[in-house]
Amino acid sequence: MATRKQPIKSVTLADVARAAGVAPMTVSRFLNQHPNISEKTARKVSAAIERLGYSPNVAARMLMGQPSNAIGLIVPNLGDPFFAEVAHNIQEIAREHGLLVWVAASNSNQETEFAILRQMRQHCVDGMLLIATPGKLKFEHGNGTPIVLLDRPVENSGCDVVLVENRRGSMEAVTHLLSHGYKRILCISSDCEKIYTTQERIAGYEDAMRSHGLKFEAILQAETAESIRIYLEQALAGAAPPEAIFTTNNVTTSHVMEAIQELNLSIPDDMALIGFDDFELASLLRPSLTVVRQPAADLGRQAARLLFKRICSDETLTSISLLLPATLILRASCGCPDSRFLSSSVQKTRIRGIATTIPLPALR
Amino acid sequence: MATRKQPIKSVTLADVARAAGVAPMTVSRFLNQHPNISEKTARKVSAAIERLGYSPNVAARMLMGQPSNAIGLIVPNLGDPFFAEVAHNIQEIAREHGLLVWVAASNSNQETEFAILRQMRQHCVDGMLLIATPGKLKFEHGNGTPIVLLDRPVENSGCDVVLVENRRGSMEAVTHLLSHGYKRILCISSDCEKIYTTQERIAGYEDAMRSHGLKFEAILQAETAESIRIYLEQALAGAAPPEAIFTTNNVTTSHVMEAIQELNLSIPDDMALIGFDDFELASLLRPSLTVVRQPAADLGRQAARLLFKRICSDETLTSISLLLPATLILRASCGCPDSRFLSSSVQKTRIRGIATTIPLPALR
DNA sequence: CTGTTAGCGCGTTCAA
DNA sequence: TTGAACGCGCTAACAG
Repeated sequence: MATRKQPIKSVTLADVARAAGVAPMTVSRFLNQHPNISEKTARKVSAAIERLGYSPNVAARMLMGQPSNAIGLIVPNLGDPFFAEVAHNIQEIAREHGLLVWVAASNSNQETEFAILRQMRQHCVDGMLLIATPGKLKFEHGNGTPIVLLDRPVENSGCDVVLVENRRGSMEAVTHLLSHGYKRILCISSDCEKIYTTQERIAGYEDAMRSHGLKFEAILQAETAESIRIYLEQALAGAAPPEAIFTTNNVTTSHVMEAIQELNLSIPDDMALIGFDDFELASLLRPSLTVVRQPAADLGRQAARLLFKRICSDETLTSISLLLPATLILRASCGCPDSRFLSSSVQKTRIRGIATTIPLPALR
Repeated sequence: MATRKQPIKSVTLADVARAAGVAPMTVSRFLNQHPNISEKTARKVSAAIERLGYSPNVAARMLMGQPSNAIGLIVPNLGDPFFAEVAHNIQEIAREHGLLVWVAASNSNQETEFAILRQMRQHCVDGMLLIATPGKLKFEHGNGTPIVLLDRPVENSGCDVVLVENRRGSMEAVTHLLSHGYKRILCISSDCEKIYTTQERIAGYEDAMRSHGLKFEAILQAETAESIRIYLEQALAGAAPPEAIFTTNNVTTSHVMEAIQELNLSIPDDMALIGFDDFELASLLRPSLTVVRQPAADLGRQAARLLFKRICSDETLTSISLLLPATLILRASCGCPDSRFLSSSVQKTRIRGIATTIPLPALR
């Protein structure tokens, strides 16, 4: 509110020029690494900058339409460990390039998302990274500022996008359960079914089941451990009780575990389980939890890199899509022996190739 | 690098003025809610703004020394769930006030921290929130920009600070172990012992032990599960084998659990355990984990609020310190029956009062 | 290789 | 109650 500011009047480019006995423009050229400066003046300017502790005023540069050396990042929820990991890595890469990052959470609310997008543009970001809230987007939202999407694509956005192989990861997980001999495998989900990643994970589950000629069933809105328990109790009393469960996100995974524990069932003997998304303590649970792990760090890094490339390059490249592999981490909940005694095979599973570029609209 | 920008030439205040048939100054006054504007012109201006979709240029405002409506946040590591939670809440509060947040990670490196601090100042933040890296700070780093510290104080910084009652939380945890009859209680830590929170947690452990006339011993640099296992193996073979363990952070907690499992000991029968810092799956572990929970959300919110107050108010208040209570969450690893059968007592434990303001240099 | 002029979008200071 | 000139700190476009 109050308009206090410039408490310590900072030294300006003009001050430096005066101190160095040159014109402001010369100092500016020095700062921007122009080719044509004599050694001698360069040294004088450099010394003056040093001596006065000068640092350029970002606002003035931005006003001239120069890059702000800042990018924006919008995630649904920064408290989510997965998004936090992504954010951390983006911020790391940005720092390495001398950029600062605005971070905001949309709380999965599209209005909020748009508002933040707008606000960030007003703040002259050089580019934006977005984990988009589901919903059709009118993408004048970039309005000239490059946007790179992560984790979730947006139809017709024309933006670069970096995704995880959700579908294939899920298919592998379910196929693994099938290889253990389980046939009645349930998929349980709780995320909003509009979210791309959830859809893909369910699709991967269905792919695996279908390709084995099995019936499949996905429970979509299992929001609480309680509701899951009730469902399972009934299902287990039925004619075709499920033998294994695949969950599409880690909140659901923990709810399922809780439900199973309350039913006094044992994992994996009474019910095998694989979850999508790793968590910190998955290996300390008993049984340890088999999961599909997402390359969170890589997701952030690649997206940031793509954005930087887009910022630097002169506009019109055709948009690029990157698909990052997910990894099946075999532990005990799927029926495998505890991973500690299996490290070599786990290692093999872990390495499944590196990021591959796939064409989307038309590969360049 | 490339100097593309202003792709779509945005509408300026002058455009609005022209459209409304008034002078630029009038529009400016309207935007800044000056008292003396006639209803009629106000409406004209407002309409023009609407019609042109005008939004003020932040760079120009900043150049005039007006607030940027942005604050900075520096945490050691954004990937850490605790810091991520704090960051999320700060960002939330900021948004509610129309502010944007720069987020950066210092990686516990003081040079990096200073560099970020400087860069943020260049970007004209209105204030900064800092989870400081240990080390003496020369606090011209704020340089007129208000700084509020979170989670860790800095000596002689003169900054406002919001802390968690680490010492008291730890003391309660250890006292709880004592109440179960354990006498030989070990404290295991791995964080850099220079970190304030770690010191306080160890001090709390020592307080509890000392006040019961018991010997205490803190293992400081237990970086791996392996080293902990080796240590425990020896200790258990000794004359006074430990009966319980208190760990000062959740990485160590999980290492200790792993070590105990590898020694085929049972928690809590062979070894009770309480950890500092809650984690997501603590209640799903078997046994479920008793922990001291920190008010991460509140920590962020209070710090942000304090910063806003500081930004708005005219400088010199004496610095304020806030101490937030930590909460002992009783589950099974301490020897209590599983918390699911104890919810009422847990509830009682959970509520321990709200934030209290304590004097530091001189209460206002 | 270096200096001069002008103006980015806005707000302060004066005058009308 | 409104407007005109000037300047915030910096740089692009021209001179020199």
